[in-house]
Amino acid sequence: MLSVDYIRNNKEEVIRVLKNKKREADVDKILELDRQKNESLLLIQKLREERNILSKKTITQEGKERGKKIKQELKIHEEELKSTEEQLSQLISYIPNIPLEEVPIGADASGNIVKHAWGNLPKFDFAPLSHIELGKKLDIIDTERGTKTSGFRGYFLKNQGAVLHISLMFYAFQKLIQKGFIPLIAPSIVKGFTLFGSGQFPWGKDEVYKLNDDDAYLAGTSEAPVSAYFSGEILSEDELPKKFTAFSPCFRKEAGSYGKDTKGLYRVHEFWKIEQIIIAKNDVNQARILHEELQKNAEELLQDLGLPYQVLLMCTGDMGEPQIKKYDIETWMPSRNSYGETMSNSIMGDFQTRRLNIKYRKRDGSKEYCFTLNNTALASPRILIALLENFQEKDGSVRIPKVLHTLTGFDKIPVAK
RNA sequence: GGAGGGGUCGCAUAGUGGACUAGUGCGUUAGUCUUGAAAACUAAUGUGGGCGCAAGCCUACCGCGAGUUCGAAUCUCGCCCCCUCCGCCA
Repeated sequence: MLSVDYIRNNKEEVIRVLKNKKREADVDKILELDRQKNESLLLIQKLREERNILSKKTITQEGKERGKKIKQELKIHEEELKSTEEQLSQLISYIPNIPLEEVPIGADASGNIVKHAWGNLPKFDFAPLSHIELGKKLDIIDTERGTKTSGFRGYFLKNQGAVLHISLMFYAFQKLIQKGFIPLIAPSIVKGFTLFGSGQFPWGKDEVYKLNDDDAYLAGTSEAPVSAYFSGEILSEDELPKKFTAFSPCFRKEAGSYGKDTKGLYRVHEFWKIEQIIIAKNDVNQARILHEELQKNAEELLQDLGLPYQVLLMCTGDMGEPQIKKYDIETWMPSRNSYGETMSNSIMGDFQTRRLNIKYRKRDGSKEYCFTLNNTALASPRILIALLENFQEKDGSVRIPKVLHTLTGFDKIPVAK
């Protein structure tokens, strides 16, 4: 969410960003509504002032008459104001955030820039199997019974697959805790304001499961509840940045991708994720540094696991509305013969905190909206694709990365009998 | 789910239709006193919005939303949350 002041003073820039991010909004209408809003507000304040003065005096018959008149007028103007404000905030909520200067301008994924890559791609002297085939052969993934019981894109993780999944989550969790992140088990059933606040709404409504209760949704990421953790609060500068690592199940409808990735564990409705979330002060340069820190954490995890990956700097056309800078990490997935997205690392600026009303008191006593950043640490089962496929042996067994051995209790998954 | 109690400016409390422009205590900040500290004293100390060069002025907010009234923290209705007990339950 941008402030009206910002939009007024940077109209040309806002229009340019709308174009670069491929969004539409009527900027002139916003400024006109804002003008109307102020006009009504002024009128209302004058009327209220008169009413307040009146009600402090001994009341006379004329006073009562005037009071009634004021009441009627106020009602009209207050309704007017309410409607103007609703229209205004509706329109503003669609204005995306302003990317940083280093973000490349581009229309779509082709405009993203590969920053660097790590690890050697595996060379197989046999025909490698996909994670789907491996999952069957090792009896660790059961998609048939998954779809039978859960529906399209359903799955069971089984045997060492189930253990591996939990071990990976816990490995990432522990690693971030050791780096000073505050561990959170976050709710997945969330109120609508958290989804609006994090910038999921109003755009991605089709992507979210709504429960039958009036105001309850299944979050697609713990970013929603954790970003809203401090909503309506004023923090102090000294306690920032606050770094959280949150674990939660994630639910996504994957609407509009019915034909895509229909097999296997790449695109599922239900998965689990360890997320990194930072609430920081309103400082772009500090945010850049924290962004790199989040990036390093995610890359370290992949390096610990020995999985080859590449890092992309996302262009304007391929980033979300709230983001001002974003890196994606893509991990090598042999069956796709390409890298597949496994982590996404973003600076949100004050976009979310304006919607969620999260401020901090500066040392000089003034108040300012916080900045937020977030990055995946590890999401499973998608990461299992890379793990199983990259570490498969000729006989179909799979090596387990060393860092996980104490958690899993095994160092390889043998072919099932 | 049922019964009862509660929600007031960081915390604790007062306030049951007009000076509430929300009192008091604690906390916090600044000052006075002190070699320093403590104590004491004095003052300041919520959030959003508008007007103004500024000092400042105005306005809204007492869990949330409607309503009654010339006037609502206070009365009415609906909702939310918390506490206690009962029921159910991992």
